[in-house]
Amino acid sequence: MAVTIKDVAEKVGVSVTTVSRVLNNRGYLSESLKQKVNDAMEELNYHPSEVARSLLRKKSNIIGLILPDISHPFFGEVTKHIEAYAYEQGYKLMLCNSLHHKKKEKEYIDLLRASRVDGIIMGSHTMSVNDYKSINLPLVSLDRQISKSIPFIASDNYQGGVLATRLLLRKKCRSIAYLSGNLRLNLLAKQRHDAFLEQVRGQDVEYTVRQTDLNGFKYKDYEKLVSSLFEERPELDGVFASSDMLALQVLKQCRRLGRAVPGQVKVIGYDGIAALDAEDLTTIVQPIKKMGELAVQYLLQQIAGEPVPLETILPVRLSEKGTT
Amino acid sequence: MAVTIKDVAEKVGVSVTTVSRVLNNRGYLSESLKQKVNDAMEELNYHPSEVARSLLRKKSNIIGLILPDISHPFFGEVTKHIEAYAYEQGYKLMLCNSLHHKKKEKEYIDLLRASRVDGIIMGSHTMSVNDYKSINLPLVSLDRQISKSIPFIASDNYQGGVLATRLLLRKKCRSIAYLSGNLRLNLLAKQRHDAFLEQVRGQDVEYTVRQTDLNGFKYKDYEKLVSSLFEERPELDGVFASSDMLALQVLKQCRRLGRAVPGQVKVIGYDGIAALDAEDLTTIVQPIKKMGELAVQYLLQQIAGEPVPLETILPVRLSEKGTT
DNA sequence: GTGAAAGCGCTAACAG
DNA sequence: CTGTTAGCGCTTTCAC
Repeated sequence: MAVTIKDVAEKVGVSVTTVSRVLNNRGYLSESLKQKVNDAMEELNYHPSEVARSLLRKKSNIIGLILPDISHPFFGEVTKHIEAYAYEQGYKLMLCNSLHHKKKEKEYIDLLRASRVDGIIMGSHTMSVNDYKSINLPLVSLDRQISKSIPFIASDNYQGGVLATRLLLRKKCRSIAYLSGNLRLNLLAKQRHDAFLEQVRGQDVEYTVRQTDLNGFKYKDYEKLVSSLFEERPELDGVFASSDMLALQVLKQCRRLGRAVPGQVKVIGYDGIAALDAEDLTTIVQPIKKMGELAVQYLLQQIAGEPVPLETILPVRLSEKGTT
Repeated sequence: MAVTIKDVAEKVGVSVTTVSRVLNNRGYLSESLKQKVNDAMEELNYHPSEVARSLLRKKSNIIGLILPDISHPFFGEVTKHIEAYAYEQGYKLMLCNSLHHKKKEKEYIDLLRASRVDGIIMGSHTMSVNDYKSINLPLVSLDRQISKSIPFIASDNYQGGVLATRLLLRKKCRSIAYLSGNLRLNLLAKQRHDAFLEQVRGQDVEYTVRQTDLNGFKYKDYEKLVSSLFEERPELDGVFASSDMLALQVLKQCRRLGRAVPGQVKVIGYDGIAALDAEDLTTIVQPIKKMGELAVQYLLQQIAGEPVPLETILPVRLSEKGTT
């Protein structure tokens, strides 16, 4: 990238200001001059440096996205929509996987700040509330409420929990398990758990709750969790898995143990991941696209100094397919 | 980000040069001075601007990653490993989804160039060879050979095709279909197709080849493709799907049509996506982690001016599970 | 050991 | 309509 605005200016025999002007289409320049400058830029294969511009404008047009793990299909899908919307609005995306590691998340936040990103979407959070408040950059959190002052986007986890549990009850399940990621992660997803408990209590059913440990998305851990569940509760006839990925593990165990689905065991997942469309899995569908787009929109509004709602809760819906 | 190196310098009562020196740990400074400067930086919550540094050093420590679609689990998984390795090496990742759109891909390349990324990993390509050659930036392509002069990383697609086809033949399939994304996309994945044909020809079996249209990963399209296949070829007893996602659609149709798997129809996929571990799907496993890491490594080597191999082909392996 | 000055590539006053 | 100048935040000669 040796070629700078100065090279273009020299080639045409004008000042850099003039070149800058045609670049930004400011002020009045004769058509012929514009033409000459544009030709020179083309010829030299000149591309203005966003780095220099960022320095000057104090604005990078980059947003940071921090996730636990992009390879998890839910995050892959939401990221796709975040990217698409950000791109439309002229923003680039810097992708950061925290892997639920506090240290890595912290380092990434420092990196993003150093890179002068204009804002950050948090799809992961492992630090303390005050750490986030001191980031001092426009922020939106996805699926988690970090503090009252940081806007978040989520879907209606409570309602999702109600819908899923009621379906299993309606289908006459008598022994139901709720399976989830770690509840201490302090996600809004915990409300699914709360809803489950409220629906199930006082009903004439057995129930149990199982959660993974804190290490994030290890499919092998999921597997162990599920297999021990079936060992301890052989009479199980309903499972509410708080993610589609977990639900797949349940289906796998059922195949392995020869439990018919939905005949002997009914299974409902959560998320409504598009890539799992072929699965025939009953699930609670989150409006993933909308969530991603709103996250970007509210972030850009903050960047523009406009107010944004602090709490955004979008509706979910039940998609009943072959596993119930 | 109002606080700059100048603020720190003023607070301590030294020149910006001195602050810069402790920042970069250059030259000899007294311990007490270092201490004072560090304290001041902490107190002011100062974070040096990577933007200013990039401008000066002509190096951003950012690499661009262009993919068709991050929500496709294969790309999600490879991206996870690319990110992890890049992070270790001190590089950040700018994520770009082309959605197989030529225009978007071109715009993204210009954006990346303007952002002065140090190199680009191409996991998508829709433009002409010369367009890529003129990018004039360190480049590595993933799973595609753009030109002889651009290094690529791939797994052994031909061998994968052989392994998959032979397995179906060994299992006594008499009517076999090969299913793939669009073969005109000019991917190395086409070699799976070539291998299929070579293995199947001259054998006493029927075979057919089906491909999706160019529009990328539309799961609904996959579904149509598969359902029309079974309509036209009711006697089908073996399917080699060139991605795990396609294989899932095949399994879905089999469930729908009441075809037993593997009893009546045997199905083998391709990719070995970790997120689909629960699927019990026989598949050809690509070394996704290694592919991602090598892509980054070879890119960084180019950035450092070191030579890299132009062709890297990694071995695949057969993972036989319940669908064959 | 430390500072002054120049410059990375660009834009924005301010003149003319 | 176009050019001169200053400066964004930082590093790096080159002096002292």
